[in-house]
Amino acid sequence: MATAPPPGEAPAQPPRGPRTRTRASHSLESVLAGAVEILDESGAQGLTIRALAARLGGGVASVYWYVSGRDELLDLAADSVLGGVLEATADVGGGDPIDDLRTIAVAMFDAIVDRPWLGAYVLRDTAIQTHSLQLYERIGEQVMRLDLTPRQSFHATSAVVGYVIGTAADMGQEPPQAVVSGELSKEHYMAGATAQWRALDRTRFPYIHHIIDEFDGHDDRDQFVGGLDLLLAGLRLQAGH
Amino acid sequence: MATAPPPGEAPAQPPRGPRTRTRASHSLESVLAGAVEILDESGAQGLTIRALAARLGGGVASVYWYVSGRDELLDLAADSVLGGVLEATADVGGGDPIDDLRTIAVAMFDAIVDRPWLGAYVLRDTAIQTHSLQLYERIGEQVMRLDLTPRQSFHATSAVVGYVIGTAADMGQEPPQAVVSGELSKEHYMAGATAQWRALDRTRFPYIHHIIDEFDGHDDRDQFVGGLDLLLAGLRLQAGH
DNA sequence: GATAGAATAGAACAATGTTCGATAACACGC
DNA sequence: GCGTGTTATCGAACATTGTTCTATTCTATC
Repeated sequence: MATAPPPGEAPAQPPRGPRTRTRASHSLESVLAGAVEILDESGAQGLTIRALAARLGGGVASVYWYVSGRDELLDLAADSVLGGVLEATADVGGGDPIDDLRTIAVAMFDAIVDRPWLGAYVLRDTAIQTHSLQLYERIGEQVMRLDLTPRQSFHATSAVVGYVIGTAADMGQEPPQAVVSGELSKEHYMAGATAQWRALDRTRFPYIHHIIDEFDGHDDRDQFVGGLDLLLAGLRLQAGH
Repeated sequence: MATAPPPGEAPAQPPRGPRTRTRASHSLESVLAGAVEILDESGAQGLTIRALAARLGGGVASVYWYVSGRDELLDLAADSVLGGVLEATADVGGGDPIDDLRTIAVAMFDAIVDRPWLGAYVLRDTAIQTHSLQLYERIGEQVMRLDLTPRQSFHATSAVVGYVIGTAADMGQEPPQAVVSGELSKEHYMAGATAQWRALDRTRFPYIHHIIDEFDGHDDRDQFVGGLDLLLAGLRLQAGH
């Protein structure tokens, strides 16, 4: 993702689709908006071309006029969400570089964590996902202000992006069908999880028991920021603060 | 993943499948081995029940005797790979905690990065994926030796796991169909990627141009370790080294 | 008003996950 | 040895899904 390259094809793709449309705009957006709605409601598994077409009140083939297939649909849907992050962080960049980095990272986290489907599709193809690339650029720019070597900057930026995506995708894990369908509450689901951990053998799993009370009822966001601050502390150290 | 809980169901699942078989062992392993082979060769998309059945020289329904469905098959296949990591790091734990942490993290990275399919399925359901849980435990145990508070330990462990999975999944991104099918070499693909980045506007993408030479021909492993060391440096700082 | 392209729609196709019922292999009590 | 119930296998059948094809409607432009 962070380091995932654009496709090997030519930069421009004028032959197919109206993504390079010149006049009638408007409907690619509605397709993507509909896709995001379905994804938020039912997860990646729920996004079928037919379900999307039904929501849009049209036929299945119409969808294919705007995207080349389901994969591209998911890529573009993911990218459209990241566009929101881009807007929300548009004015970041004036303060302490590390603080700005944290601000952007948290904004990105917030966008991903409530969208379990996002993690797998963020930063997949930076030629299509222009917002992803811009976000990567924006994070990199904050790192640049730390006056590290290009190599260090590259590693640090990738580390931040990798951490954000990994942790968010982790926490926003697509829940089992029973939960997403609503027949099992998230709370009961989590309660069953911790109960299962507590039942583990104490001598074989000392760490699990060491942190189980923290895990129980923990806040994902706190956990995320806690880890992020470790990473940023290391970065600040490298930069000679 | 790191924080992903076990399922909300009952701990034991004796009713279904021979996963709790008492005598004739041997075939769940072969099913999983076959699945991993296909996954390594053709990616997650290539793993169809029919392809697996064909490789095993049997019918499709036989597969369903060992796993409840494709999802569980992927979970178990992922977990079986992590079993290898568990073995490879069995004797880690005697040296400097941070160094041991790095050793385990790198071993985990190595296992994931060459298996693009793995990232999405690692640590999904720790009730089924017993190796994943053990690995999480093992990482946590190293962190425990730093004498942090339970809360700090929890955050640090999750951060390491999140970073490893996020970065590895990122770098091991499932490549486009053209690459996996072999009709386009990985080198050409990457070359096209960097060329596209170089073509970006210099004023709008200063960071990209700042690091493009590093990105070009970079080594994924170096990049991973570079970021990991930032995280570990922050952790060492918190622990009062 | 005619024509070319944009855009839509539904039917049809191929692939896939999954289930069902039947059948074989096997272990064990008599 | 024989019957019986469990373990395991198999192929056919079904429902769903991604995708393509062809025909049709709409719209702008001359």
